[in-house]
Amino acid sequence: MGRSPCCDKNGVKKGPWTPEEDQKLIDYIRFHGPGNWRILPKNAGLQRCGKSCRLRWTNYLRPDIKRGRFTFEEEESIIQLHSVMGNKWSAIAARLPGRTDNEIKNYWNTHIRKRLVRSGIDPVTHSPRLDLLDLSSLLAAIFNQPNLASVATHASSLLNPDILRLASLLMPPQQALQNPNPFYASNLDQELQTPVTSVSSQPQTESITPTDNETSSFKPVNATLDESLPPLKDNLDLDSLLSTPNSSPQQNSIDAEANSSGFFDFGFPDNFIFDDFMFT
DNA sequence: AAGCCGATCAACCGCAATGTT
DNA sequence: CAACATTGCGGTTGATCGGCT
Repeated sequence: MGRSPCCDKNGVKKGPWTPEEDQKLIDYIRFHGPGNWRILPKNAGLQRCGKSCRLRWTNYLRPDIKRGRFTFEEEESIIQLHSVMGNKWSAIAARLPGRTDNEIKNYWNTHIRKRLVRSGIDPVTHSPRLDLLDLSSLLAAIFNQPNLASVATHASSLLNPDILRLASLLMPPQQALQNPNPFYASNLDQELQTPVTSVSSQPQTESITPTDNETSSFKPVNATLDESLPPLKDNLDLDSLLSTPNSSPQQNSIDAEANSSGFFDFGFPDNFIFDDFMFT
């Protein structure tokens, strides 16, 4: 079968738009309105694919687009929404008036993602990167030990107990029980037993959409946290931002704190090369 | 001054979802 | 209901720019 191309490849211009092309597109849409992108370029006198016209309009020429730098509030909103929705850029954009999915996606990849990593937060799971905690100490231990078994023995004393307790609180009980990491199961003392934050590339929506059974197990953990964590900022309207049925307000409040107040900012040195530890 | 390199972002591509006939 | 057309989405690419050597 095969699908027909979205446009005739011959005679169709690609690459950056010229001001003249922009004006033609704007004029046409002002008069006829957007839509029917396939015939639009022909009628508007543009040597462009309809898809290219649609993209140019929705991402750049639309009059309601807010250009310029993202504000702090917008950035925090993006982090919040991404923690719930994952890479659903269009859904995120729908909740940020004047911003396009493309713009948000770019901003995430070039700014926010790096910022989170620098703060010790996994940009995929939005959880603290416990595997990076006190990494320098761990590395030092490795260099000082003759074999890996002895490194494992020393690891429990090297990791910050307070951080491990915090991680235990954040971990859904079911996941904690499964404890996929035999390293911890065999070597950490009972009280501090906590798996390293999983380096998962699963879509975020999977992990934040608990089944009926899982939902009940989430509540006590987060309720405990809510008591110990300061309230959210008043100007962060999470209800309006996160009205998705699958979202978990408790989880969001944790993320809000983690991201907006430096709660999980473990202060890695500036010269530490985080990207070496990033999964792609 | 020239070359290199990383950051940024507009634009493209392929696929999925949705609409229409 | 199937086939096809159109639109929307997310990942990726590549042009451009500024800083550094």
